[in-house]
Amino acid sequence: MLNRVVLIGRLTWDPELRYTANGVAVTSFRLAVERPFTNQQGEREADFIDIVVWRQQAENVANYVKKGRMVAVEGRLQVRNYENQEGRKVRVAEVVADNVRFLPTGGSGGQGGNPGYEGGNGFQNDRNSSDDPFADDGKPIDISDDDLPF
Amino acid sequence: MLNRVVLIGRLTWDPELRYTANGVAVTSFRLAVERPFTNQQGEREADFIDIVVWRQQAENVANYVKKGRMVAVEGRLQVRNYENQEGRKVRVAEVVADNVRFLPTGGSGGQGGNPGYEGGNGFQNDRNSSDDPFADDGKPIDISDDDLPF
Amino acid sequence: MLNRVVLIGRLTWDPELRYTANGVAVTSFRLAVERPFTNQQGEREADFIDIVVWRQQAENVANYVKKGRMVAVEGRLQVRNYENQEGRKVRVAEVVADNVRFLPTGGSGGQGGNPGYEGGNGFQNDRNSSDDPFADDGKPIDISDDDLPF
Amino acid sequence: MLNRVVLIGRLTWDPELRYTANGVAVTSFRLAVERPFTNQQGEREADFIDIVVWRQQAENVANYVKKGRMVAVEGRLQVRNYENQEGRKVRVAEVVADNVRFLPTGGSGGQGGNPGYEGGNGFQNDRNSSDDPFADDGKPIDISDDDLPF
DNA sequence: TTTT
DNA sequence: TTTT
Repeated sequence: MLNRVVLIGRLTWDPELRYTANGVAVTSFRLAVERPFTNQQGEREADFIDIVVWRQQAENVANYVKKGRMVAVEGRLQVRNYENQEGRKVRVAEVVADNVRFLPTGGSGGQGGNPGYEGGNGFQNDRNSSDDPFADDGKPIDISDDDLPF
Repeated sequence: MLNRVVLIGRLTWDPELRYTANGVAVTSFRLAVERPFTNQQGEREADFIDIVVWRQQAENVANYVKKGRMVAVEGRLQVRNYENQEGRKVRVAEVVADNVRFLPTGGSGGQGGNPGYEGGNGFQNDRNSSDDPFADDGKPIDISDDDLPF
Repeated sequence: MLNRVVLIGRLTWDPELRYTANGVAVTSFRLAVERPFTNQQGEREADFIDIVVWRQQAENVANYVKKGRMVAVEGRLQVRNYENQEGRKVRVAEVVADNVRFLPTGGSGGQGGNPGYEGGNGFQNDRNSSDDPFADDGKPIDISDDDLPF
Repeated sequence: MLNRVVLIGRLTWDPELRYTANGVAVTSFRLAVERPFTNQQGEREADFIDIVVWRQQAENVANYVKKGRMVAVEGRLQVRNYENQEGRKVRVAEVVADNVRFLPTGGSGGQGGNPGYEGGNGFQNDRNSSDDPFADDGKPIDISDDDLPF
């Protein structure tokens, strides 16, 4: 009915480009997606999620992305059941991506790092219009705690 | 009933940290989110989307993020109606974020760039197991075109 | 860069189908999306969010959906700036839908209501396989609190 | 880093409520989520996705939802690796839900059905204001094809 | 007002 | 095993 997945993570190895018998490109890779919390040992774990992408984007991923690169993936969660060579039933869950965006990997940026674009722009005070509930007038702002979302 | 927004974009100016009368931190900023297509002049436009974030994350954003930085935002789309000083009804749409992740800005990274991350999770060889339909055995793969998602 | 919105709500009025000068169908409607929390008066408020949908789905929505119907919407959040007749700059935020699913409206279902499909199926104990960490064996289950997600 | 899943589907059987050794409620169920396209035989298939939900919502789901009921699920995709009794490595993918909404099941609703909701929000006439590009004035609308999103 |  |  509705099935939407959005992930940001890093490739755990280089993507693998294959072709179906009919010549359709399909690339698969695995993404390490850090969990939002730490475990009881205080370590941050990750989920290792398999991604499949088809056609033109399959080629793009295979050509431009390598192990360690950070990407954003949009797609749907697919669960396939099949029997392996030993006759054993196997369930495979993977995200069929319809959109893979390549993100900068790190180096300079990073939390608390240097912005990469610093200068002022002379427009920061324009928000001071009468329509703006966040206008900076030096007084405690007029946001009631009713606005608190949780 | 259900209201979920996920965005990746860059701050169009430095975030603004304020406090409610009760001392609750609230930071607002605007995100430039590039559209997935180009316009008729072949230019890539952006949507400029207002974000609001509360409490601890408000402090974090204000302290660590600056104009030009890339972030991922998760939240809900909120539409507020109010009357401004001129007695005019104004509708304001903004994303109330419950999660703001700081992304690397660029610099070193970039397409095909150097990784900066060395995975290692103890399960990397799983994909060569007999259960794996994507195992790389040098032969044309066994994916029928029935698997084509669209 | 990435812009994804998922909403479930009810139409506040009948959808409006229009055509561009070139004959492309476009339907707009407004969705009431209940907030996940109640306000200080204990009332549940809603966000009223404008949706735009194009082409075939525009026709479908206009033909099959009416005020009060519940729908799920997937799309991207778009912010347009324009000048109105009075020369006043106006910002409009709307969700450009690429997927609108029609949901059952209510009547029977509803929270705590009667399921609409009740009978057993004779397979409920099949999960009792040795691979299943949730197998029901009558003893306290073997899930350590390490698995607690938050 | 970021991990968000949104699903709408129907329970394939009644949910199973368990308790950890520490008395924390955890409910698991499987969702049938129809794919957006039909296969080569013209049939609509589904993905069968496992959901886990904790604490208060675990109790709610167990108490109010049964096989066949439609729900909306928000959460994150988790992949766990463990060894089963036979010493075989098993990968399990499931959605850890932080939000499960109960949807009407069908019955009365259905396409073009009767509403069951009578809006009324005090802003319904806003759309006829001069600021509204979709105001219905009986003339061909002023939407250039530049606005076409794809 | 508007990011890279 | 499999929802409508």
